[in-house]
Amino acid sequence: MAEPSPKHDVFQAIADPTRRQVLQMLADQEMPVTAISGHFPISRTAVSKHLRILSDAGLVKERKVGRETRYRLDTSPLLELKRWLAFYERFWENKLAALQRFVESDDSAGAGADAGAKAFLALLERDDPAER
Amino acid sequence: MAEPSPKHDVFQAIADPTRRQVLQMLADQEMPVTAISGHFPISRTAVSKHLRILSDAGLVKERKVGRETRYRLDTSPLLELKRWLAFYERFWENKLAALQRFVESDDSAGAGADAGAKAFLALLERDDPAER
DNA sequence: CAGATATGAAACGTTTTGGTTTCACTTCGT
DNA sequence: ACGAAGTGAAACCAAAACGTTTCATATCTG
Repeated sequence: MAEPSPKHDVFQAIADPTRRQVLQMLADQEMPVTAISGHFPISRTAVSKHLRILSDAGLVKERKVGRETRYRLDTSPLLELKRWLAFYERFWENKLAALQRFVESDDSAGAGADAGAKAFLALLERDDPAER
Repeated sequence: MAEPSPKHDVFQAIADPTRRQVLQMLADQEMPVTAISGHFPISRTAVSKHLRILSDAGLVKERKVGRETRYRLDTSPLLELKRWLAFYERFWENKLAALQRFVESDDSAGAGADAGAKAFLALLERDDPAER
């Protein structure tokens, strides 16, 4: 019942590179169709159809303002993707362990270079409790 | 040069439900084509083509053993997906805002319980500057 | 009101996709 | 050696995906 009858699911919606770009554009700000399509080599109508698909997947919400329709990002459907991904994260453990050993080895000379890796590891660990 | 010329990328590979099921099956064990296709209503050849696509995306590795080809999961390409997803996590503001309010309210009695949450928030904030 | 702007819907065309059936090749077991 | 088992490649098909052009409609703006 709670299902919004997703004619297009998230996996399918993000499969197309153009749609991923659209999502990225909408990350910063709400935008009408024409403004969006201005950034692509394809027609406005084509972009409109991509937006429809994103909308079907729930990744985008629309709001009519006068004669224009403004689209904004809604990331909540990405939760499903995150959960799907989480299942496979337990298979990364070998790699993670290796990376962790490297990061934590105090003999690593360049200290600054590790920041990213450390943040990355922390991030992964933070996510883990959701699954398993 | 480093690019493995991904004729099919990860996003595309996981877009199909059948392929996601195949991945899930391979999570537990290495399997030959026939064994895999036994779990699907489609032909063995069809499954074989799905495996090809997964292989193109790097999600599956194959190993010939006698007359059979055993496929096994390789999750490393999912890292790209994870990174893509991570970008959008900062938009899960509702959850973050709620957590932040909770953490910053000084009337919270149990001080110890906040440690994890604080680290969590700090981590997120530190990640932000990457984009924008 | 009249023209410009913003957009979705419809009709249509081309390419991909997901599937099938058939065929050829290699390897295993007797 | 010979038939069975395990696969991939090829040819073919229907449906979906992605794009375009054209048309209709609603809303601003002067």
